[in-house]
Amino acid sequence: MRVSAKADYAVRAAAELAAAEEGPVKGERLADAQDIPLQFLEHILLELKHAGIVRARRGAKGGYWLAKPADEITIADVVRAVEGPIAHVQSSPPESIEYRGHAEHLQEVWIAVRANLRAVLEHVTLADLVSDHLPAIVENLVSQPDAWAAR
Amino acid sequence: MRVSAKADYAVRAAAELAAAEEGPVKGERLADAQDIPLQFLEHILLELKHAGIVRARRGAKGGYWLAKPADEITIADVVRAVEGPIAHVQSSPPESIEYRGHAEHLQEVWIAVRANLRAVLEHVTLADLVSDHLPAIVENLVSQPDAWAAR
DNA sequence: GCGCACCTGACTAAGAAGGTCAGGAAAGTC
DNA sequence: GACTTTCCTGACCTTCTTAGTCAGGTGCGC
Repeated sequence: MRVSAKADYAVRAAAELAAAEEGPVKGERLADAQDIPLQFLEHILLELKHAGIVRARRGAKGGYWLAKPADEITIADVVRAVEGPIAHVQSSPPESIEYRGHAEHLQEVWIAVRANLRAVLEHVTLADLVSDHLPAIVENLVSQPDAWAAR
Repeated sequence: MRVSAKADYAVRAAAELAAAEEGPVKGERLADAQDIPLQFLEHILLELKHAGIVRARRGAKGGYWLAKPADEITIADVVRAVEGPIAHVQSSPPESIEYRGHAEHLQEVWIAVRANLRAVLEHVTLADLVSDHLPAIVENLVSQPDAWAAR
């Protein structure tokens, strides 16, 4: 139930790209801006490219840019590109697991968990992230003081 | 963003205990009922015991039982007992991470993710799980057909 | 005191996480 | 066309986690 460094890095780099005005941004600049090891970031950007989220050009004046408008890319897209499906149980998607005995309804619980994860991740776009206004669903969740308490 | 085998096993074993009428249940019976390797399960039960979720007695007529009524133990309690804090980012709690540059609002997104995870896991008790009636929040999420779609 | 069932630490094999290294290949510049 | 720049790619590495197994120890009840 944790977010890997890789996924965190990927979203942060994508946010920098979303905020960049025009023109390709060098990997090095992204690495500097977000304090990410350059060579590791390059691997991540390659995965984002294969997933069709960013595009790139080599050589002088080269760099990376978003393949689509920032308001058409969600955080879920970015996370899935580097981590694979969100919310697997024992490496299988929850809808394909069969529970026995008194654990029968556990499947529905995991399905609900996944749905609630998606409710956030699929509704925040990169454009939202770099603006000063996150979607209402996030604002609501964040405004509960309870949400900030460790546990 | 995945649920480990251990956490899944722990919840399933706890569900069996919640459903058991009176008296200690042997580890072997739990292992059989939920198809969990016995020796692995014993380690898990030990952790649940240390967390104060189950109690145990050795010897003939020994076994495990819940330390509290089933409606006072949530799935979150069980998962945390074996996996530690739910929803960490890069091994740190989201409220303690500082983001720079254009990723500034990412913290709020992770906080919202965690809040939504908790909204499910902290509201489903073991009693709910073994009954035929999950809490309304879960029923609502599960009833959206979208929730069952792979992605 | 004997068997039953939990308790506990040590161990292990495989995989993932989080990188680093070394070189290749395209794009632009002089 | 040589040279620089920047992305592209595979190989490698170290540490940690996962998902167990093994071997015994310890307390409880009869």
